[in-house]
Amino acid sequence: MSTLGPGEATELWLRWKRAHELVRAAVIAETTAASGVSEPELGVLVCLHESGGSLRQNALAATLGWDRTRLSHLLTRMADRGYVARDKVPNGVEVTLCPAGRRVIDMTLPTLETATRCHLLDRLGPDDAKTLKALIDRLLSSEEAAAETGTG
Amino acid sequence: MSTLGPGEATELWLRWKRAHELVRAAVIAETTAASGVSEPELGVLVCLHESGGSLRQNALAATLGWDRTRLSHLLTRMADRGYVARDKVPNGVEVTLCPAGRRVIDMTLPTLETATRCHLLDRLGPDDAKTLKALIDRLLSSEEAAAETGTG
DNA sequence: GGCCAAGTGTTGACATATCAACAGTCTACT
DNA sequence: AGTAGACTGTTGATATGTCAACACTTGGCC
Repeated sequence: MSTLGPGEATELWLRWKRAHELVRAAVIAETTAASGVSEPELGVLVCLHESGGSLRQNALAATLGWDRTRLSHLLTRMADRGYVARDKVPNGVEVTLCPAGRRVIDMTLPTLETATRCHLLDRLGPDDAKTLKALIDRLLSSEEAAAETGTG
Repeated sequence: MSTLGPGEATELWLRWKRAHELVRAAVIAETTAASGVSEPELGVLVCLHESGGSLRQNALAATLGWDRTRLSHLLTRMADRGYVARDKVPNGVEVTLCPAGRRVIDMTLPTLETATRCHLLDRLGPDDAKTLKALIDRLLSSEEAAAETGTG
């Protein structure tokens, strides 16, 4: 029993999408200008970087929450440009960050950090930032729980 | 001066994207199953519906936060399928919801409402829902203010 | 060995988004 | 009138994402 009237969930949904899109567009504009790579590409590079430089393709897809196909196509393009390398290993493929990819990360992570603060955190109060963090944690954990029990 | 350490904004950014994606995927799966139209298409239909059934193409693009080109291509496909109609009016084009589009709206809005509650609101407490609303409002208003002053 | 099922990744056809260039239509100014 | 500039929308080339079908490997089982 919530405090929302009819149609309010839909309204909230639309506003949430819009807020996310606005922030996202602003952040991406900066990171793309700084790095020359698109948001999905940067996502792959960051993910590899945070995992120590290499990751199974399967794990990469799971971490990003992507389809195998999408990742495969994107990695093909990124490998062509020298950002990553693919090596066959037992039971899968290992994706590794190449020097060019590392360079992009080094150039872009500071920009991403700044842009996130500017377009997301600084537009909220410090307390709101904590609140947002808590909300996100709750959503993530509950979604994961739902996925495990097959509710999603 | 926030309470976050180095890299934490980036971390928050990644988690936010992921949480949004998880919820979005779950909601879209239901609405698409119920309506047969994709999320962007449904967005257009909802927007028209909330505006009384018709809207200038320009206003539609602004409301959705989209590029003109993207909307133009999408409307062409939707008009081909009979969801909307385009009429030339002084200084622009008016987009109108057609019967088929109305039918989709009627079938899908309840699903969207339910899915949003299920995958977003019910995973937060009632208080969190209010908090989320407040956060979204703040982001939207501050982004709009930034856009007006050219800060974005 | 031979077989089947699950897991992993690729491929090609198709849908959709993005980008740059174009065309039309107002408005203001001379 | 005539022209320049802003606004609105379209078009076609290209990039990216999605879907279904295929190949390859692994492990269990008879």
